This record gives sequence, C-alpha cells and structure tokens, in this order.
Amino acid sequence: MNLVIVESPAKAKTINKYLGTDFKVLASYGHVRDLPSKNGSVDTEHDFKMIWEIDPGSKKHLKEITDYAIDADRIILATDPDREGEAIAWHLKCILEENKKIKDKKFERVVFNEITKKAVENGISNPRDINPELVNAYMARRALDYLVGFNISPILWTKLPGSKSAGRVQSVALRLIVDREHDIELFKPQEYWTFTCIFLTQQKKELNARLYSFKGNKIEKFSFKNEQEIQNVLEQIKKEKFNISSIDKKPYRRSPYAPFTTSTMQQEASKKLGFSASRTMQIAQRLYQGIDFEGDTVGLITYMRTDGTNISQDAIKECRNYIDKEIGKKYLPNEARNYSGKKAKNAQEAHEAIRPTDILRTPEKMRSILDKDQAKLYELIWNRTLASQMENAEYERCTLEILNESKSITFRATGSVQVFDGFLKLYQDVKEEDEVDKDEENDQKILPEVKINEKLENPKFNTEQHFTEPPPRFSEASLVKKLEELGIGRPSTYASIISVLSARNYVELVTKRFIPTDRGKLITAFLDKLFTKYVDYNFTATLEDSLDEITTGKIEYLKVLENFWKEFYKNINEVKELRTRAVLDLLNESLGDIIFDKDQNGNISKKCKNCSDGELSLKNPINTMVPHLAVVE
DNA sequence: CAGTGAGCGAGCTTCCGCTTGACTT
Repeated sequence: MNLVIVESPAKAKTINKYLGTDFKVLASYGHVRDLPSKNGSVDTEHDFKMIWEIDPGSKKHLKEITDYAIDADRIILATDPDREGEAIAWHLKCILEENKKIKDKKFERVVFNEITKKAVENGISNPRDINPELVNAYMARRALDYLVGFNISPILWTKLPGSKSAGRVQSVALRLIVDREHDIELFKPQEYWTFTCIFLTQQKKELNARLYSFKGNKIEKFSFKNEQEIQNVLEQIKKEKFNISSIDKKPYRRSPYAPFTTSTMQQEASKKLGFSASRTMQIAQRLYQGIDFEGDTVGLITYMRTDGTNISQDAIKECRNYIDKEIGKKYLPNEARNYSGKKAKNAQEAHEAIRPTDILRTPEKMRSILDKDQAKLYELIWNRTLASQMENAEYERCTLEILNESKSITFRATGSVQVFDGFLKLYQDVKEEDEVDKDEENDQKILPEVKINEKLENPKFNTEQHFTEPPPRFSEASLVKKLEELGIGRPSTYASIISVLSARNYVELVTKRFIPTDRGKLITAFLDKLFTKYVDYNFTATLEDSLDEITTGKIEYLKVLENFWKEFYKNINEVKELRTRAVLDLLNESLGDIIFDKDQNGNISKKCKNCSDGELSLKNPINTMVPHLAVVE
C-alpha cells in the first residue's frame, strides 16, 4: 500500500478515485504545527531557532497518517506546489520521522499542477526530494511575521492602551483605509466647466458633440475653471457656422476576462451578487466540497483559494466543445485562450483558476440541487469560465469632427456600436460607482447618419458646471483588489484580514464602505511615525524579493532574518523608551485636524485645531480610547 | 455587625498562512 498526503480532504477523495486501491490518500487539513502563540517561539539569540507545536486539532489527523505510514511501502507528500505546501511536507516528514517504525522510510515529494487523472498519475511517477530552499524561505517568512506581530502588538498595549494588534499584513491594510480617509478629509473640490453642443443634421436628427479645440488649444478637463472663462469662449463661438469635416470609423474589440482567482471572484461576487468576501468563500467552499447529487457527492468547482488564472487543457477542450455546440460557432475563437502569462504580484500559482469541474453541469441543471446563493455563485463561476474561452466582443467607434468656417474651432462627437457581442453574451461588466468613467458614458450612443461637408444647423450650446469628487472609501472588493496589487496577503487570508480589522475595532463598515475608527487612525499614525519601514506599502514586496533569493539559493535565510532583526530590534527599543508626551507630539503631526493634548491633571483630551472652543469635530463622542490614554506613563 | 464601594494589583491580550467543521442566525 502507498500513502499519499495532500492538504484538503475533498482533494484527497478525488485523487483516491484516480489512483485506485493501491493508494490511500489522506489529508493533513492544512498546516499541522506552528509557532505557539506566546513569547519565545523564535530564539533571536540562537540562529532564530523556532519551537514548533502540534496544533491540538491536528492530532487526530496525524494519528491516522502515522498509522498508515507505519505499513506504507511509499510515503508520498503531495501537498500544494507552493512555499507553504513545501513547508507542510517538511513538517509532516519531521513529525513522522519521530516515530521509530517510520524513521528509516523514504519520503517522496510529489506535486500536481492540476487535479486531473493524467496530471496526478504523472506527478506520482515523478517524485523528488523536499526542496530545502523553499522550506527555508518559509522559515524566514514565518519567523519575520511572528517577530513583527509579537513585538509591535505589546508596544501598542502599553503606548495606546486598548489597542490589540499589529502585523505585517493587517497594519498595511489598515493604513490603506486610514490614508484614504485622510485624502478625503483634505480633499478640496475643484471647479471645472464642460462645453457641449447639440446640432441638428440635415435630416433633422440631433447630434451631441463636445468642444474639442479652440483657436489651437485642445480643450481639457480644467480648461475652463470658472463661468467667466467659458462665457468668453461661448460669446466667440455663438455666431460661428459649423459643418462636418471628417468621419472616421474604426473597429475595436474587447477580450474576455481571465477565469476567476480568489481575489477576482470576491470582487465580482461583491459587485454582482452583493456577497461579502467571507460569505463568498463559505459558499464556494460548499461548492468545492460537493453537494449530494445523483446518489454521489461531487465537487462542483475546483479549489477556491487560488491565485492562478490558467485552467487545465481538458477543461479548455470541454469549454470549446460547449461553445461550439450550444452557443454557436461564431462564438468560438480559432485558438484556445491561454491566461497563464497574466500573473498577479507574488502569485504562487499552485492551483488552477476557479472553474466548474464539469462545464456540462450548467447552472440550469444545478439549480434544483443548490440553494439560492450557491446557485448564483455557481452561475457566476460557470459564466466567467466559459466566457474566458469565447470570442472577442467587437465594436465600431465613429468619430465625427465638426469645424467652423475659419477652421479655428473643433467639436467632436463619438459614438460606438456593438457589432458582435462575443463573450459579453455570457459575462457583462458591472462597475462599482467609483469606477464609472464619465467619458465612456458619453461614448455609448449611436450617432445619426451624416455626410462629409454637411451643414449643421441650429446649434444649442450648453455650458455646465462640475466639481471634482473625493476619492471613494474602500469597499471589501476594492480593498482586496488593492491588497492583491500590492502583493499583500494570500488567497486564504483576504477574507480574514477584513474581519480582523473589524473585530479589533480599527474600522467600521458603513453602507459597505470602510471608515477607520479614531483608534484605527491613531494606530496608523503611531506605526507610520515610529515603525515607518514596516508599514510601508512595499515592505511585503521587498520581503518577497528576499524570499525569492532564498528560494534560488542566492542568499541564506538566516542572513535575511539577521538583516531584518538588527534594524527592527533597534527600532523596537527606541520606541519602548519614548515617553507619552513625545508620542503625543509625534501623533499630532500626522493626525491633521485632530489633536491630542494633556492638561495639568494629566488628562488627555481630543480637540479639533480649526474649531473654536476646542469643539470636537468627530462624529464619535470621546470614547473609551482617550481615558485609557491618560493612564500611560 | 453586615453590606457597600473605593482603590489596588494581577493577569490577559498579539502575528501570518494553510485547512475544515462546529457553532449561531
């Protein structure tokens, strides 16, 4: 008998089917041991030696694995093909080798790049050893996260009492939200004016155009900053006569989106279905684990925690067949589309994109066995997957140029017409309110038929006042998108990052937008001032570069940790020595309008610089945080 | 004498990433 160990039990079940009765496939259920949540788990004095502790919940899984391993001919570690997967394989090997009956057995490391019969059999017949560089990169990542979190958090407890935690990921996520709020507070709306005109064509049809250039100057967003400026121009244009000077028609096309990753699925489920990130993940988990169906439990989708955008060749073939037969030949591109080149920052691509396990299980067929929300998410995934293999959508964009007689004034009208819907037949865009592009809105209309040199009559000029708008607060979807862009967090953690920030009372979700609490602002100001390097948006990306160097053998992992610790340790001690007064002064520099002060009695209060009588400008009353602050020192 | 309350001190909190399943609504 051969023992195969993977991470997920649902995957174990599938692989067992592929491999037959000579193999027993068991799941580790993720990581099996970790650093204990207490001081001293990483010994910075002695080569960052780490203490590992078996998770209580993992004991029974490890017991089963051990029992089978004792009798196994081959022990195959088939955890995920990424850094954490390699680490789990290494942990398992260490734990199993502690057993005398297993100690001398050979361990084989195997990876599957997709879960199909062929890929699994191929993996099993190409075993290798555990990659020590990859495990070392994990060690560095793990130790650094522990050291950052378990050193900064206690400083917050004493310097900003009532604050709970800081960390490489959560503190930067918080900072994004706080910085955005700061931008909104400082935002000054800017006035600008737009100049448009409705002409009448010879066939008495209305033609909407906008002023494009005036006496050699191209008109841009801020060309007219006030009414006076635009009135001057209006006076000069009023008496002019206009005709069509050029007609330009150009085709353009749009390609479909890549199939879902965790991040894009969370974003789209939020926009289209209104699901929170955690709800999306819960539902996807059910679809992945399988629903009772035709007397069997079948997983309906592939693994839902992934940063990969490629899908298996078999699945592509099925999609192309389906498009050809059910949707129409003209929707099938000549070549299969390949998305493996479009890699997100720090993506590990250990799994395929999220797709239906069988494209023939259409949303219609599945509806009867799924609940409402499951059916909605399944349909979204099914459509996105199929659309990703469909033909481009095609448009024709028409641009009309309109000139006065002396050719010194140009208007332009643009319109675009969809010639072929292509992938949009299955999958359309929904934009969040802050993503809507106003120019694009203007662009969607169909233009009336005109001829070159045609005279335009009866112009109705229209000047309109506008103000620029502040940047929007982050939603769950836009925060996840931003985190992914910065390479911060992983598919398995996006949803939990959001819940940590809320649980710690650092942010509030109001009408689906994140607003930082006073505490959140205070913590960010504190970290930004005193731990600048570690809450930099690029800290994780820089760390990942070092981890890559460990993986490729260019640098020792201990060297990376030493370099980090030398500087960080100094930083920690400097901050510990700061008195409350110094901390308050520093914070006031970066908190904008809100200042913290201490009176003769040592009470700390919160005031607004620009309000008379120190009146508070904040919506929240002086809350628990400020009295707590008073006990510092 | 019994019951109340001010004041003090001790002990606790925490990271990220990989899994699911047991909770509640």
